[in-house]
Amino acid sequence: MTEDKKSLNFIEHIIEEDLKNGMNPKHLRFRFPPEPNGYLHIGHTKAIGISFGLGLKYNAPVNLRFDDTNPAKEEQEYVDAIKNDIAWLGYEWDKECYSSDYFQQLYNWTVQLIKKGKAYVDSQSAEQIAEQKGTTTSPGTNSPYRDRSVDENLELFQKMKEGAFDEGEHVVRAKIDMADPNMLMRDPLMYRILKKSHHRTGDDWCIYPMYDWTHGESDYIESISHSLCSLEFKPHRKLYDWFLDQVYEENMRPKQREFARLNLSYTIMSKRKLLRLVEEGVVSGWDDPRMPTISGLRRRGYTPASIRKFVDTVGVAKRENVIDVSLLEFCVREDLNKTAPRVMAVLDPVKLVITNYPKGEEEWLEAENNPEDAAAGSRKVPFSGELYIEREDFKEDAGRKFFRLTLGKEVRLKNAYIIKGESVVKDTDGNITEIHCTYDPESRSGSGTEASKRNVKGTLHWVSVKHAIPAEVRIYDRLFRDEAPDGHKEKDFVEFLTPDSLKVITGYLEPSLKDAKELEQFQFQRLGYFNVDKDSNPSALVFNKTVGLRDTWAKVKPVSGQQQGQKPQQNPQKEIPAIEEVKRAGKKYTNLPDEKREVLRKKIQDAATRIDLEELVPLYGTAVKKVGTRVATMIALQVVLDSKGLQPDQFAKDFIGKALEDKNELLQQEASVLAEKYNV
RNA sequence: UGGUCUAUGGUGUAACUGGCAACACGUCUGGUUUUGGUCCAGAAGAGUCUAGGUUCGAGCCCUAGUAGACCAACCA
Repeated sequence: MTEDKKSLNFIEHIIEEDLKNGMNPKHLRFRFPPEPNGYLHIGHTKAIGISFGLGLKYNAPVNLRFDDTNPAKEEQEYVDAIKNDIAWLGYEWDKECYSSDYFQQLYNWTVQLIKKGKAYVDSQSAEQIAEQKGTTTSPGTNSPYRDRSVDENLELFQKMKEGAFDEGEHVVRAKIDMADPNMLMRDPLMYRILKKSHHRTGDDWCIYPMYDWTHGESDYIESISHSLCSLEFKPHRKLYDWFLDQVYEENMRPKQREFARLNLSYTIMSKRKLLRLVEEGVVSGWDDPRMPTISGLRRRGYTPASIRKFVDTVGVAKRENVIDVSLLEFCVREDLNKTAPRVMAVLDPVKLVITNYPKGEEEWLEAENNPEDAAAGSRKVPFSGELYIEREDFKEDAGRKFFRLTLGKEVRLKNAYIIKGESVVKDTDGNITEIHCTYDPESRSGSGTEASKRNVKGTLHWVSVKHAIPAEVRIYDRLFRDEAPDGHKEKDFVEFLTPDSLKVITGYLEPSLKDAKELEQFQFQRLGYFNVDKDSNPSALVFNKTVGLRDTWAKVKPVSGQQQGQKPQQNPQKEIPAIEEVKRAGKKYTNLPDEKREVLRKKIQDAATRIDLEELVPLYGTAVKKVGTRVATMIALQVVLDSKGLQPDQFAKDFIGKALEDKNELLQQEASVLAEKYNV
């Protein structure tokens, strides 16, 4: 057991409770049961992390079980990919199991159930059965075949197994209660006929058990103590237990418990939808670095440690959640910061000429590989009179807050000299083609001279023109520009795709990178973390941008589309109270009765008179599930637009549009007022 | 209009059998720094969906609301 003092999650509480009540810790056993019908994604890592994490914590075995009861959708290819992904994440499973290994046992148990009058063969069509199911508010009706004799059932079941019938002719159902408020208890299907080859059992079977009839019994066979799954299986628990009651003798009785699945903002998790992205060519494949699949994350440069850390940080509870991608990004940065060697690369080059540097000369300067890791050592980097620096690192007219290169000012070139901007060369269109500067020969890094220790405000990365090696660099943006792309009832998720989520550029790298191998990771200093893509080869290097560095400077810069040189936003602190009021009122708005809402509404409106249009922007995206905040924001938006005679900007329009098709009526109402007035 | 589950700072998760609401991400300050990174120090931000009840004391227990999620596939 681990020493860590971290508080327990609710599943651990349950286990501790069981242990306290006399359960032998040696009987603890878990399982991760994927269906081999697709690739694992970041959502699965939560389930993986929970079960395997528990295994580690309690020193208990964890089985990897492929839930392969539907040969129509499952393939060996997926089995292999899943095993590969789990192993890559760093988890070790005890036994590799397959539900299909239990087909015979399940068959035998079904015969038993039939004999006890707990199961029967139904010979109706799927439609008829569905009709008799009733609805959530009205009970179902019994099938006319419900009271078939045991002998007849046995004979039919036998023939089903032998292949005497076509698909759909008969099914086996459990005889429970067609009036149960839980729809799953209304005589659920146990078997259907499927004349398909199975990736493991081949043509041995033509009847296949359904999930509910398989899962609990598989847990039972494997002596699983705690069977953990996501929340949507909660209603299945009653049936899980009912089936278990029918076969239970005296071994370990597994317990199903449910936790909320992981949702990530700005992405989708549904296998079906991910498949569509692949099939429609939106991405290059399941392992496209923009995909939330494990293989995609791996190719993108995410490390196993970073993903495990993420899962751990995210926690386990029963509440619906939306985790912000920034947390995932934090986890990779944290890991890579400690391990990735630093190198210099210029991705948007402009030529820098050092006019007083001896013509034709070059020197190899010492550069530290990783300031976080003394053992990482150092390397040599070539320096010369012609360099590339980032276009963004020079400005002719710069404000006080710009501490990069400008005319007449000094900056340090990382690992090299202090330079001073002298003049620029422009083409006929006024674009800068060269920057001329002078250097201080005394200031070489590490030379020990007075000048080498001088402190200047800015430090730039660079690469020698003559020595630079060009490489393809792939820069990724999030795949969707909406926080919850599949959370819209009336809009297809593909409408929210980011137009240019992949940008391919040519970057210039320091020569030490020429032998970089697939999946190797680096920090391009001041730019971010990058890794070598599988498309890379020694004569044509290809890098992926994993994630940028944390960048507080970027936020001060004007938003694209706005004019340059605008003064940075005022300290937002001062304006917060009004915004805060809107937020607070919104939090409770939707939960309250009408009379009380009016009071809140007034408050929101008062506060809104003190708010500017742009200040509302951050509220547009707040928490997909907090409808109240969005309603309040909408009310505030009305006031802001009306009282100041403004037109909605693009952000506001998007927000209104989104609200219009929201299923919350309050939000819809407020939005339609605005939509009409400003015809959005 | 049935059943089940859920509700804690912007986000996620804690708070042991009721006892001053904590941690992480994010945000903002300041310091260090040859990466506007890292690191260090600090700050702001919730009084726990609402109303009532039990109690000396409620985020936790009870009742009633409200809001959100899930449930009617021969999918898992």
